[in-house]
Amino acid sequence: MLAKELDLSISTVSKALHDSHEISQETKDKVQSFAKLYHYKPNNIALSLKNQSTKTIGVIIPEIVHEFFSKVIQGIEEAALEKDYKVIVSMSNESYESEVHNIELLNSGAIDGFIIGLSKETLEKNNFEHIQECINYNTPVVLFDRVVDELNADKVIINDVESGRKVTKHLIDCGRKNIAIVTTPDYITVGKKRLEGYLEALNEAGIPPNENNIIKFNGGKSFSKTLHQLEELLVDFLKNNPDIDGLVTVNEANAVAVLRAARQLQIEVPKQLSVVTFSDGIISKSTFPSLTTISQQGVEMGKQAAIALIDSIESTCPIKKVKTIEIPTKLILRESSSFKST
Amino acid sequence: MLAKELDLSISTVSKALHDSHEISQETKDKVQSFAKLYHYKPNNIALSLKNQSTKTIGVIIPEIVHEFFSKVIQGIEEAALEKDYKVIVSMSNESYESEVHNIELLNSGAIDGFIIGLSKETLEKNNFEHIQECINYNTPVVLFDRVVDELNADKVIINDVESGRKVTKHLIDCGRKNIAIVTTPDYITVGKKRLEGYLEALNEAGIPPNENNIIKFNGGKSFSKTLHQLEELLVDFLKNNPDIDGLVTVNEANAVAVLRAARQLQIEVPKQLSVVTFSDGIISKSTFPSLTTISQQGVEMGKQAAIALIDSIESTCPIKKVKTIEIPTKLILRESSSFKST
DNA sequence: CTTGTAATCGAAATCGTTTTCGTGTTGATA
DNA sequence: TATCAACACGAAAACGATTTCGATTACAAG
Repeated sequence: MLAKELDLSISTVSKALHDSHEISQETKDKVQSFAKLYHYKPNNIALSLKNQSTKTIGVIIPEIVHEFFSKVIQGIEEAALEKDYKVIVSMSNESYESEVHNIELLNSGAIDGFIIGLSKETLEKNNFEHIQECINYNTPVVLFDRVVDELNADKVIINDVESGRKVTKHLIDCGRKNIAIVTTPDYITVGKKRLEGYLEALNEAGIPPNENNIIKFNGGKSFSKTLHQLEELLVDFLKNNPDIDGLVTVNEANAVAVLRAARQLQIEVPKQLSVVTFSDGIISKSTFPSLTTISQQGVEMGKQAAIALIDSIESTCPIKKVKTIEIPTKLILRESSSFKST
Repeated sequence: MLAKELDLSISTVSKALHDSHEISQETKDKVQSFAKLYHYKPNNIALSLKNQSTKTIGVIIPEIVHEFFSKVIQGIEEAALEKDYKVIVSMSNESYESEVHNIELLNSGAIDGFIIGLSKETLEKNNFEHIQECINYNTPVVLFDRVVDELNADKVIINDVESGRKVTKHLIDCGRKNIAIVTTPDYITVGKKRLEGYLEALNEAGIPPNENNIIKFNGGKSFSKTLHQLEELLVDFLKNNPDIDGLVTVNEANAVAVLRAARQLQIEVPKQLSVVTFSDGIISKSTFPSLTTISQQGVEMGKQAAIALIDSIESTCPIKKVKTIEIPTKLILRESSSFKST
């Protein structure tokens, strides 16, 4: 508060700016108009130091060039803005090491709490010490999407089991009997759970599950390459299993691979093969046929995560109970699924 | 540096942690091992206050759920991480007011400099006082993608005119004679410039431009709605102009609308109508036919912007010359364009 | 024995703000 | 006239770190 040294002390100026009753109206007016004139803005760093609170939340996501994650960030931003919080974003690039490094970088006064989407490698390694440490040292943490039960933190998820069930049941309702699924390896929680839902739906319909119809595929970093690999894999699969009439994919990219493979084999979608997927993103709307999908409500997820985190940050209560928030999903009907005409 | 009070003073501990020569090896070892044991991390806020530098860069983008912008952020993150900078992201939602508000929020000690992609509304209003003020008060600013010449800041852009020319020339080389363009209103700089390039290419090829073949369309916030509106508009246009054999679109979403409209009218792409677009994103790869496009190198753009900004931040020289960095683009050939067989 | 010089360490200023507590002035009241 | 309250303002601590400068000790050299 440098230049304010016209004739008043630092404390007087501070009080004047805060409309303190201790200061005469005359002085207040003088200081305030002067502040406006010189575009005075209090230094947030100094405030942070004084208040022991930065009013910023740190977000760690696996990647940002990914519609779902960017939607989550949007939700976080929206909720944060409303409570006058800033958002600092860091990407782990699906790497355990980056995740740890970024968390350490931020967790030294820069932020008041974390919202974290765990990286694939972290889940694979099954090592969550870095998260546990945050929790132990009283930095509030909210996990979203990819969560692990053993961590004592708030969690925001969609009900993946239920969604997997819902989307599979839709295919069954369409008269499909031989339904395959393209999912992820088990260490990706969401893939595993959606698979569970798929199995549940089959079970409820009295359709015996078939190991061969479960394809576990882990995409690489490059969209095109991943697409191509999976496409070839699926061409083989569909060629060897011509009776498949329904296919669940666990994300949009995989669904595109399915559409490509089907086109190669001149299999008509949705007539011969109905396809459903997850994530109501740009791809689902842009492909032909457009994709029947489960909307994951990324924005809503981000909002809820931010609200939960800010609650934790501002809560004075030392003992806190962790909660798990479930975001409802919606089945969005498009062109890639239809009733099977026999 | 609270708990360090075992027997030493604050200053001694600080020096010991920094391996000062003033401190005996014995003491240094003691302090350092103690620090490790207690997971001591210096408080970044205090450091920022002392050093008058936050090692954080503020990024203002119009929206985050947008592949190009998220790629730019990724590039910024990558370059920032390398120089130990943090990144704080803020979205303007294409709103002037949000842009101003977010800049003000951050520009009070929270960041050392800005990387800004201007909002549509700001460009429309043609009001850049808030940016000028940053520059005046010596907060370094780098503009990217959507820039304005009158601002005395570093700029990172792609050569939109040249790219527009390149992509149009490709259609001409494919033997297309009646080439239309779907672009934005003129206040969106990139759309305006790409249109210029389009006109240049036509001119070079001796093809007289046709006002009717220039469609200026401004999308709304909703992808689906925008898509639908433009699709209808294009159905009309293509029906009334059956001789159109080439079409340039200025972004991927518009290209999807073109593909849809063509399908409605049973116009074959690329045979009857070749389509080219901008942004080598997920959509270009996912549509059928996949889209010939100009790669905008978002990641590279972000990197260069971050490097330029950090240069400015760390430069001690009071007089700085602004520079404009041009990121080269590449034409990526896919299925939506082909030579016209007569 | 005095003085000089490393070698170690601590006190205090600094960054910009808020806040507690004190201080001085004014005017009214006893 | 002396006392007291109300009013207006300032001094200084605090937040957590670095850093300059000074202080102390011990030991060697003169």
